Amino acid sequence: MTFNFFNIFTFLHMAKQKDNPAENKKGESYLTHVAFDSVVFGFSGEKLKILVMEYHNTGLFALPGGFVGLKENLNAAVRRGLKERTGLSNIYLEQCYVFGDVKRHQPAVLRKIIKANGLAADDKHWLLDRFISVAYYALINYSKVKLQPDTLSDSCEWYDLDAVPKLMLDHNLIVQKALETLRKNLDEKLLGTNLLPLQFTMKQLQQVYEAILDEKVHRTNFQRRMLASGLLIRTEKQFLGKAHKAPYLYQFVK
Amino acid sequence: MTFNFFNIFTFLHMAKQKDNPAENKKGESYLTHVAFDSVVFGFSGEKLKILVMEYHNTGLFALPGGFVGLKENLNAAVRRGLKERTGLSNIYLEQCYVFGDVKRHQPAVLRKIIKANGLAADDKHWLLDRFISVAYYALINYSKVKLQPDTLSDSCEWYDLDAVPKLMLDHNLIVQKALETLRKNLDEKLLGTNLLPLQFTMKQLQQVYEAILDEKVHRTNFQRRMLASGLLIRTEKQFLGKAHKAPYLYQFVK
DNA sequence: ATTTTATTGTCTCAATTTGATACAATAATA
DNA sequence: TATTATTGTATCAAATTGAGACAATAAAAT
Repeated sequence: MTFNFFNIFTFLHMAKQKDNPAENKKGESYLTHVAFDSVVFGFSGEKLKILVMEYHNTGLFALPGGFVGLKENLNAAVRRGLKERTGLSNIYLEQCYVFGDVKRHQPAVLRKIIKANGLAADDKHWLLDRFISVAYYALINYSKVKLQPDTLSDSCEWYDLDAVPKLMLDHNLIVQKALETLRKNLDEKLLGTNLLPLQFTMKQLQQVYEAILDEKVHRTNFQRRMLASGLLIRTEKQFLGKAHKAPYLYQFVK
Repeated sequence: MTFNFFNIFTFLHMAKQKDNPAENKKGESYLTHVAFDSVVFGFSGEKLKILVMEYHNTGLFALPGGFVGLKENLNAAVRRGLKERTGLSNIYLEQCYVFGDVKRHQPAVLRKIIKANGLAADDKHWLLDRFISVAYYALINYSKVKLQPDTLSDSCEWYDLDAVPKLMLDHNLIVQKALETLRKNLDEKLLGTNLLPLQFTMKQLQQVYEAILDEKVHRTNFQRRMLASGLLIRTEKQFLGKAHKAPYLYQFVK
């Protein structure tokens, strides 16, 4: 088994019971009370999707998340986590909100996960402690992703945004907040392009906008606005053998 | 001395050395590794100001901040802190960013503060540990504030935004980020009105905008835009004995 | 009492942006 | 060669914005 400490199960496996700091068997330690969760957006088949993990034998779904190394930048920890899950570096990533309510502390839920994996759920296990979670959203090129299934048998899959299951703790709320933030920031630097391959047609970009905003946009006005932004470079035409005019491919200016 | 645990000095005083959780002599405990800092904006004399604390005998300036009780919501902790400093409840408050870089961990600075106050700065003192800080910005009615000077002799004063001294750690960066966020959000629900008394003239509101954006705005177009928002109620005229037409007073719709 | 001063509130008009539609161009197919 | 399903651009009215004109007015100056 390869070491993958982004995964909470691996982490459970390795964590020794220690008050502070939390330490795994490789001697690596993490900040207590601090966690992060990522809402990873992808775009495929005209739909917006996010990554959701399923914890085995528990029926529990959750966002991919993790913990911060004692000597690790918070943002770096999140990137490390995303790398583990998707294989991608250089992901577009933004903070979104910090969830810090007491009611999100539900040791019973964590205990269920721990037990379902045959681990000792001592009452003093540090993972049963309260955590503040820093939520991020990430925009990735769906087609480049290689989801890495986990050694401890939980899965990590794409779910259509409109078909996300009930997630543990406040994770559905986190998804909501991430989507809100994404919508608010959408026009900054044509954010949506992060969800597409290097080159894309205007129609694809429009579909990304429509998926995120959950509303139709006017085609020609959208095109006018995108071109006027000066952030798109027009490259060659894309011939797909369809019986109509071939669209241009565009790419984001570097 | 009254107990004021928003203040880091008071906290230093009361904190016993304990790994986790940190506990003061009243038996109250706080989350380790988690802190918050507030950029408190006020408006007076046509200028935007923020609250800055000065740590005595150290030459160190800092933003007001604090820690989160074990059974306390993060947002509630920040409000508690603001109440202590300003005497105000119901403050407009927003999260702004989480600062989580390793390089912000500078135990030498904290040690200096601790020593300057005649406290034991044991190497294992929990305050010398690394903290993630959740930054907030607050908008308050300057005239309503009663700054509460602290029993442990640090001060808390207003500084013009363009004359903020060098602050400890990354606090100047936090101010920058808060200002950016404020600018981005300024138009939502006439945010600026939170910096003014219940009733205000259009000119005052304009000055708030100009102070925040650091640029002049066109008077009549500004007025048109504000009135068109439908969020302002016009009340009586304000007679200040000046040799010109008296302006109307407005207030934000509730 | 009348004029002056400094500001306020409203109006106007051109410039720009936006919304909606028309229409020509064009790959591949029939 | 005509047809089909787009795509890219142009057009025009409607709405918004930028800049300035101007009348109203509260108090001071004359």
